[in-house]
Amino acid sequence: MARKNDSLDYSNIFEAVEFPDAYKVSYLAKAIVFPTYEDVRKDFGLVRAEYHLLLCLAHYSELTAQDVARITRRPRNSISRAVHRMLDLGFLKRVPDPDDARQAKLQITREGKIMHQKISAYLVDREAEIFSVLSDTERESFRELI
Amino acid sequence: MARKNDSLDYSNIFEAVEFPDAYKVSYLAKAIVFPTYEDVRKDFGLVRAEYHLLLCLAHYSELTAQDVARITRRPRNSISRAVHRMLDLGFLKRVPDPDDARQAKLQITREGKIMHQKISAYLVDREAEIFSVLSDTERESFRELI
DNA sequence: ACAAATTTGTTCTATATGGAACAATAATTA
DNA sequence: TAATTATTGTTCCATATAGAACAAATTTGT
Repeated sequence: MARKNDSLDYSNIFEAVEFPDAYKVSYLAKAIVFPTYEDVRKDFGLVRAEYHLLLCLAHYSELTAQDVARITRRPRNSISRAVHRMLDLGFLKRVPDPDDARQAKLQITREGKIMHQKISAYLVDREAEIFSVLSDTERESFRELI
Repeated sequence: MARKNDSLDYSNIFEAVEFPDAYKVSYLAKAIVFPTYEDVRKDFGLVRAEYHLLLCLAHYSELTAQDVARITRRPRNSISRAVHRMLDLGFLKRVPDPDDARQAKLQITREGKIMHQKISAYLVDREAEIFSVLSDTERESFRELI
């Protein structure tokens, strides 16, 4: 006997749901963003907060943990954990702030940069793949919208 | 002394990042989707898998746990847990499938429908708020794109 | 100058979540 | 028909993550 559910169509919920636009954003997020973090974790061994840290410090030469928490909108304790792990891994260095003993400035190391470039290359490919379903003009309007 | 970071501009990372489109999708997800689940959890006491269950069964009259897992792309054990909790809460009922003793058909109850409507109303408002920054034509092209 | 409030980074704790393994049942293949 | 394979729902376990509370340092207000 064939599988009973082969022909079950799950897609009509996209239209039937009461908040279709938000639902689609949510669906996109689930289909794109989550698996991406998952892959970064599996392939590069960094969890979300750790990768965020790397990304932030690859683009800002010097940040405090609090800065990163604000940029990424994540709680400070998550960032704190991530900082320690990234220090252990040698991807970050931390220098105490002489003007404020509470905080420390974080910087990315050479190793951190290399790791960042690896992950970036992977994500660039992934982005290209995902957006390849859009034409150039579609992609253009997507950019404008967002 | 004023706060040192008052004027720190975090937004240039949007342009500087190597995969700007994917990053923006990710940012949107973080800014919209996550807080939404968070609010549903706080205000209505349902975690993500539980709300997914409600949403699915509000739109399909009868589904197995496996169906829901497929629709929502979540692992079966998460759905399983959610089913039990929703049964306890009286939002779901479960009837064994006479044709297949492994599975059971799930249906939403009256109480479940009421809860679903409450949450839906909230999410509809939220959607309206979020998308109010777009003009009608912008919103139209957003719909087509997605 | 001094008390009160705020900020930073941390630890402790609770919980949401996913992966692996499992028993029961059903489907497939030999 | 018998043996193998697949599917469903579940439990167990590991882990990522958020919230609360905390100490140390700094800023604010009187």
